Amino acid sequence: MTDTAPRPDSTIPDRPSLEGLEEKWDSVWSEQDLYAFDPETTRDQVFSVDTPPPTASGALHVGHVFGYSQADMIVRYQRMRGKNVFYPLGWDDNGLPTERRAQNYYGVRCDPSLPYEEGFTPPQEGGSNKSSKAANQLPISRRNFIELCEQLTALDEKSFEDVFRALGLSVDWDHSYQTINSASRATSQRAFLENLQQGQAYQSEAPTMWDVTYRTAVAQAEQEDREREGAYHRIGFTRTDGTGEAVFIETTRPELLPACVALVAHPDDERYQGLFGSTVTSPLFGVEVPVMAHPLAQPDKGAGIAMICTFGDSNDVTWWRELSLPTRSVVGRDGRFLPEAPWISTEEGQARYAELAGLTVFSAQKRVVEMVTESGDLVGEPEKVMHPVKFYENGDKPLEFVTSRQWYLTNGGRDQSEGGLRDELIARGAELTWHPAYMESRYRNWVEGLTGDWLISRQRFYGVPFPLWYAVGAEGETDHDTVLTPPIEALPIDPTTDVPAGFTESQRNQPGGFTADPDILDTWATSSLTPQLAGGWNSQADSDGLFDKVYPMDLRPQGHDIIRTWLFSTIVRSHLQQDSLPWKHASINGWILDPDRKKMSKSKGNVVTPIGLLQQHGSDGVRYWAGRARQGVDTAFDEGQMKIGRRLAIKILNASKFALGFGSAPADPAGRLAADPAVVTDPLDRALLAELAQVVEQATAAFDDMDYARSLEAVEPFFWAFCDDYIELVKERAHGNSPAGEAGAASARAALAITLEVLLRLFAPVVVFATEEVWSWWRDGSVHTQAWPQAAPLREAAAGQDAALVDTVAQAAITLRRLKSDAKVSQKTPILRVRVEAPQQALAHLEAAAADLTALGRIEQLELVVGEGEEILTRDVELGEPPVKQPRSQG
RNA sequence: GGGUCGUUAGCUCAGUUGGUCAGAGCGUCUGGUUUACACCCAGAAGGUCGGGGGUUCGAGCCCCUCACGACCCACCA
Repeated sequence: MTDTAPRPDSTIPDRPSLEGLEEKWDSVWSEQDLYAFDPETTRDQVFSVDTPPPTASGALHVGHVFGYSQADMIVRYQRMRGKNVFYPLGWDDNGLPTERRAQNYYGVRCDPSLPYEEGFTPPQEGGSNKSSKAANQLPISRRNFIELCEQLTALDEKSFEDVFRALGLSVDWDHSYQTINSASRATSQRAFLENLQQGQAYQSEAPTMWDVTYRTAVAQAEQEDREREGAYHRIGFTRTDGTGEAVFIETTRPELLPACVALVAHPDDERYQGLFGSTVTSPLFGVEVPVMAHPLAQPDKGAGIAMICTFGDSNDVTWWRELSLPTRSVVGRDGRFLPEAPWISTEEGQARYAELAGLTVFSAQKRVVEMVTESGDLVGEPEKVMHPVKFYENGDKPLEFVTSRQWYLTNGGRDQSEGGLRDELIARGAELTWHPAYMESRYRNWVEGLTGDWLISRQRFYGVPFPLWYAVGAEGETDHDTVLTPPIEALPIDPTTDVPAGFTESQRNQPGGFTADPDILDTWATSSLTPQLAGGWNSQADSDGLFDKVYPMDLRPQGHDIIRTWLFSTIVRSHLQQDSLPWKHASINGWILDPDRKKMSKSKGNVVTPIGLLQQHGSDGVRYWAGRARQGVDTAFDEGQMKIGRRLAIKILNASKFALGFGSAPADPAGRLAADPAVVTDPLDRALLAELAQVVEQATAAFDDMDYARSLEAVEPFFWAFCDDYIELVKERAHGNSPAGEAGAASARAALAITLEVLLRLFAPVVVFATEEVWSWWRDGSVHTQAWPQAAPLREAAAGQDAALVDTVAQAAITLRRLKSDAKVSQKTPILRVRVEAPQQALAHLEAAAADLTALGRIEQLELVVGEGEEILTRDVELGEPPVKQPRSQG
């Protein structure tokens, strides 16, 4: 980060252009390590960013470009404020998305039972992102599979980096990390082991939501509702009190009849008072089940009495637990009906169940409905209904409840006591500064709605393994209560190949030996540690104490869709591990919406590739679009805004070229135009600086609140007015063609130089390439490491001049231009005579700039008088002959 | 059912403690060869600020209510 490093030779081109600026400056910045973090530092000098590690699973989309650009603006501002910026960017390359992409790309699938194959070549490369049929995928060993995942993510990460560089992100690429690499695995495993030691991680055998396609448990945060068609089936159970009366229930899941363990109604429900405590038998299967009372049953729902099955939904789980009911599972981990249902005691019932065994849930439902129709237990026609069904967010079959042994991490979901973990985490959310502030409610909402702890084990292959083994008993049974852990120094480990202390490989899976935990950690269980991963928490000793210099971080930028996952889980981990918030600020960016206000669909998002956008509109143009959108607000995908941004960047080039072309007096020792406030004497020039001082204050206040959009909103109109009015007004004077002579020219040129220099810095966080290009024409170093401008020196240079003078004179200029526009003549047309009427105070301003106004309007006789109204008016206008049209000479 | 955000010119959006706040850009229209810029310049037209109440001397701005949209959560017999 040196300002004296050599820069490419830059002269002002005849026709400035944006073409090629991205490559040119990316390579210069990269060579000079312009964005490198300086390790010789203390925490108070640092601004550290916990950048989202993009999922390396294919392609970036416009949403990435949007969010990362916005964060980069905040970061660049902080850098210009003199902060030592720590801005790493990692890759999230572990987990299901990567697995799926590798399967499709290489045409393989993981089969852990197969042996490793040395020098394996996959059957294909570059397969489409569409799901291919499992039948067409070659089964390979877990290790071969992981190798392919690593190969593929390396490719993706390279292409992602190219996009981010082209976008002009001021990331320190020397500090990138991968969530799957060895250091990250060690960090993730260490954090888990420490959680285990603290009693924050525990295992439990319980019914959990299960994806039958991926055959893994999924956490609450990964579930979503989808509307699906279902139907209420009214089915009769038979009372066992000898009356033979039927009790009717309504269910959308008739296939779970064999799994019924009880009926339940509300304790106050008059209709069922006589039934509580009695039993009924289920249709088809003849299983006797009790009728019980529980306040969770809703009298107005369905028949008011529900069948409890283990397990149809979360209510079933609650009832099962609270009413101490038996477990009768019929759905297996593959989503098919289990072969046996031993609790069915009748021969007829067993015969019926035999028909269901092996069927998918879908087929079983069809068959059961046929059965109850035949038997007459189904009353009337099933009533169709659209209802929400729980899905894994990446899955396409409904989740089922399956009982399994899983690992959990405390997250407040089960500790709702006053001042308990949940309260502590809610307090953490309140402690965090949210941008925008209202996003905190999404966090609180989520934490308050948690129904259990965080399920962190996944029955998958590509990820961070649980660093655990279990003892194997004398009978060869796994003793889950005897957990064997490695020492911290040994991490990372893979329990399927590493051996616990005191054992040898030959004892693996043998009686009296050990067995590996086969599961991997939830992706979020590793990515929730990004501040620790990026900051080198686990390798403090050999990283110069980096962690203490960057943690807690200053900023977490991210989308609002992952507040419940990434943001929350990161707070959980930091709270448990470091007893602190992971960052001071969270900047939440919105979604990109289609022009029709729908969430940008995947297909469209892929058609519009980020790199194509950057090429078409220029990175500055695309950044501008992101920079105009406020934090947290969903934004229309609008190429119009990118075009405007591109236009702005081009304007910056052209206006700068012009402003620097009037001559180099006053000059600096190198002979370049100097931004010397001492020679700014003209009232108009001083007023310009006074106005600029206000703009600087507004932009600074906005950026201090991390509000890049508000800053841009202050700077941009000033810049356009500067171009359209101020430059036009002082053109002649700056050329030296004015009664004000050399002093007037020097004043204008210095004011132009000062303003330009300040404007370049104000625009630099957003329009990164064009500002750097202009800066290189006449200044040393990079604009991106200059100090953010201050208002005070500008105000001093303005010497008390009223900023309003600029607007007044601009108003007069517009009035004069309108004369010619209305007359439909060229702006070059001379005004032979005009009387301008203005209010008293405005008149003083106009008089001060009379010479500039005269030059602008080509006025031969200008009369300034006090008018009656508030407006500036022109009277007694006499226009001259328009200039003779001549073909434009091509220079 | 609960929560959050939004509804301002044809389009995309500003409008921060209620008092030039009815704005910007795009688009449209009318003009202009103005040696920084045709990836340009100048000018114009366009809105009873979602509906209805209320508070106030005064309300896009505060309160209530309704409608619509988006998202999150809950329910999902």
